[in-house]
Amino acid sequence: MKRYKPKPRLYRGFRDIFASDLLMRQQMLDSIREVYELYGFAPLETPAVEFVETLGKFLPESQTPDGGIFSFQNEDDEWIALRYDLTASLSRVCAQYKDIQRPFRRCQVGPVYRLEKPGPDHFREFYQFDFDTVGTKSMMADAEGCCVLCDALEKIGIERGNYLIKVNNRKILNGVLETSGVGLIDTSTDDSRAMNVLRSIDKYDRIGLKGVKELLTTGREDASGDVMKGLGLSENEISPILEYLQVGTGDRVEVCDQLESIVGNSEIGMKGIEELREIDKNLRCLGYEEGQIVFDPTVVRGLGYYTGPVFEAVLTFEVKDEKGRVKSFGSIGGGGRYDDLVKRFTGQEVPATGASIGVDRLLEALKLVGKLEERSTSTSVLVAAMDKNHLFDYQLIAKELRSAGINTELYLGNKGIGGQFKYADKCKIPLVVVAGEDEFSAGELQIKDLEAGRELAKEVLDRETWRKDRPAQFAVKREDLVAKIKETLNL
RNA sequence: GCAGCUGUAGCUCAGUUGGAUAGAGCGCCUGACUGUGGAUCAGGAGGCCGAUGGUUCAAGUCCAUCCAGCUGUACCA
Repeated sequence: MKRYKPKPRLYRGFRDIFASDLLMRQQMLDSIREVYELYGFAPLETPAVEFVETLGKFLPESQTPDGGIFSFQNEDDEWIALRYDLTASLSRVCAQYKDIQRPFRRCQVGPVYRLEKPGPDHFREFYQFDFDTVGTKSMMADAEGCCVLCDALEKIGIERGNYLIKVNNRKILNGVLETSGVGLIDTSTDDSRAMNVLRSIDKYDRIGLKGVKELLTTGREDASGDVMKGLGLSENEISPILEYLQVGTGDRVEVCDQLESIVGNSEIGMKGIEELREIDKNLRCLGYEEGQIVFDPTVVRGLGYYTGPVFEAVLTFEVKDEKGRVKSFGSIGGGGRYDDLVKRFTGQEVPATGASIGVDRLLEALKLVGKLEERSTSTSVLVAAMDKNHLFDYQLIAKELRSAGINTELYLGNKGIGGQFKYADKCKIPLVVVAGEDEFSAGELQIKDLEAGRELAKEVLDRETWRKDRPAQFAVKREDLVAKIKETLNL
């Protein structure tokens, strides 16, 4: 009789994550959380599923959700979706629980979902680690956001100089748009001229000044032959934009001065520059240098909800991947000020600012840099089950080690002692405790240090010698077991 | 989404102008070695050649469509 057998397979853009990656991720998350909590951000957890209206992702003029999110209808025909970031849920929480004390400072880690084209380091389910302050207009909160990002990156082992926080202000971008005559940002429509100009500015680091100019005017054809039609701006309109792009990322005060000469006539632009100056004062007071945090007028970030300062964390070093190709990591996090997010629910203006670290991308980077201890298990000791007559003794040995806080596995398979060593070797368990009749009657146990043995095995020995010498193995008195194991593990 | 490239064993890949039972290395399993990882040696398992249709006496090989992956580009709240 034939039965239907499902093929084991993964849905596009999703993945299984095994112990070695998870153990590294955990190390990283612990470090980040430690920094967030140092600044007084309290943890929060919300569901992965929200109403689409909560996420604000209905398409304009239509009853259907944005195509970029995973959505479905419940039994009452309401649209439900997987969250695409943690900020929308935060604003819902702030609108829903009215007695929350403000400023509300929370951090949150969890998976988010986006229905986009997946790639090598680009999945449809990935982790973000956010921190936000809701209910403060103070630029100190925005400056603090940058500091938190710096501290967190350094805490996980990225040295100063290998990362950079790039800061800009949406108000200044608005100022340029106003000065050029393109008009202010209107977030209600996706296809306005202002939006498209911002998209072009965002590409500056990739396509350069010439490329941006082409996009703003006549259009551009890239190396693959793809054609993008231009926005058809006039010379007068593009000239302040091009001047703006060339300000660069020098001294923070100088950047502000230069920006002032370009957008000085725009009220909103001036406001943005004032905000940056205030952030700079804060950063200087705290000792955060230009090498860590710069003002970069070309930073745009997502188009959606930012209203003031925006920042982006990038890794500045390059690394070769397994195939020897140069890999550079772009943005590994970022954030900014969003003063209108809670307003959607309550009508009240609630100023807020915060940022987020892209956990998976950062993890990939750290793996290639070798900043994390790579382990395929957290188990330290395997108690070998050699003699069926002593199974309960093995249990008690394992229990004793566990009571001492040592991660211990009792071998539960059906292989002989040789197979058990092989198992420990493959699983990267560093120590094996072995005992048989001889040891029990002598009141002893054998400890084998597999990692030390691996080193010894590099000199080629014949089988007989290898077995007879029992490399990296020694006997201990039964009562010294825990102490000796701890010593060997450097605990 | 659009364009180009790729899809053969768990992994990395061979496979002639279309030609008979589809190969290698690594890994895996078994044994030499019933109380010791590695090295060595001997043996073994493992494949609807991404899927479906077509051309042909004959398809891993050619054509079409689909699926998946890679590269670029667009979008990325």
